[in-house]
Amino acid sequence: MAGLREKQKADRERRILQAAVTKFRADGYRAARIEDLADMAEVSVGTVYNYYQTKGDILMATVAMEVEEVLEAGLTILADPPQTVDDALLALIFAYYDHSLEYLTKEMWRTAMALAIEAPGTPNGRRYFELDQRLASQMTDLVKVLQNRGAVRQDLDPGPFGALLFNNLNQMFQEFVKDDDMPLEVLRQRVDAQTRPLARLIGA
Amino acid sequence: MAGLREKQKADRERRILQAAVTKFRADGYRAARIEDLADMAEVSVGTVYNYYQTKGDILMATVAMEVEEVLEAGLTILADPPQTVDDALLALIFAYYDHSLEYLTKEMWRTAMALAIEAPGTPNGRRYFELDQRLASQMTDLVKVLQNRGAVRQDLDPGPFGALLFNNLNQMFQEFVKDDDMPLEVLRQRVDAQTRPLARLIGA
DNA sequence: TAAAAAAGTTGAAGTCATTCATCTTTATAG
DNA sequence: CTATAAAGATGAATGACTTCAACTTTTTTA
Repeated sequence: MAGLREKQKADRERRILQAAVTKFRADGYRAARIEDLADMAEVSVGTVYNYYQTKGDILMATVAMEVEEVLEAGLTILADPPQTVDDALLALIFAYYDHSLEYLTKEMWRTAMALAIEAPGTPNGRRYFELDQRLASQMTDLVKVLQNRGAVRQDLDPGPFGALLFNNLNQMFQEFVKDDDMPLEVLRQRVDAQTRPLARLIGA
Repeated sequence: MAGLREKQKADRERRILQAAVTKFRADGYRAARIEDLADMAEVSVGTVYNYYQTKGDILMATVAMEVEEVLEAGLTILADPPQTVDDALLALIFAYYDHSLEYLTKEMWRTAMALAIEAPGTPNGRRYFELDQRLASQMTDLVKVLQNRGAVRQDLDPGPFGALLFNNLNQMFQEFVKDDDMPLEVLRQRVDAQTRPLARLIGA
């Protein structure tokens, strides 16, 4: 498996992704041209396209890394959520928010979101959708945990309610990345104001 | 004011927008080339750009028309909302959904949404954002009406709650336009399942 | 009405993502 | 080791949005 060809391939792919993350963060996704990435990775433009189908593909590889970390952080919260319903929900939401800008800039998030909406049927669009679905499921799982614990009314259906919570946090995150000047703290405060009253309403 | 030049300008702008709406609906936004619109409107490519800054600009003019109608429909509901909280909220939401595909196709909606996310600082992005804000305000207004009527708990803050409802219906609409095969009925059912339990919780 | 100014139109050129026929490099067979 | 086949790299060509310097048309001035 480790012939010369294999090694060279792996190395080229690594160099291209490395160049992309660097350039995207430095120059912005839009401003970074494929030719620039190719130059930095010391390959030709055509070669970039042998490894990634489109420019958006390269971005999506980064998004996937980021969201995997976010899901990890969520698992930690799920393992031992805070006692009260509001604190528990907000702990998960803030865990998401706090791990969202490790690899991606706001501009990169915007582009990824735009890609996912504009071309939902492409591999990229589907991939983004799946990541979203996993986050929504995790939110539903938290509601279930709280329900099993007896902290949430038994007559609440966790599926639709988890989806609603996720839709709200997702839309608020979208507003956050749309405004380069909005600090994370403002996002947290707004979502706090939306989520706490709701949490009290569903308490057992 | 009605010199020859003025008349010709108005006529050209009308022809371009007309050509755009026709072509976008017939061929799809992406597939319709500026050159095609120019040909149909009997002007040159450059002239199209004298009237609209970008291709997205032309689309946004259509979106604005559509949303104005949606807001009109919303006003009708606000004037005399159904008696129960759940019916009232869903009446407004469904009024929005039912008036959303008059001028725009799902593909056109996707593109407009993508534009608004990707370039929030541009005139187009801001324009889309403002339309969204007006819809969210209308939802908050409905909650206030229901509260004044005594149908909703007095201790609920209508602002954050209205925003949450809007975020959810907006995100669900986004899912709807992302799936060309999803019928309106499915969207309605899902949002119904999310909204009714919530409505009962906030009842006075 | 004729000349000058202002406004607007035009389409070829520029830019950048993406494709593809050709060429080079690596692996395999005899 | 040579020859053949397979895999992969290459960059010029393509296509679509957008720009801009030159050209027309309309309006104003005298």
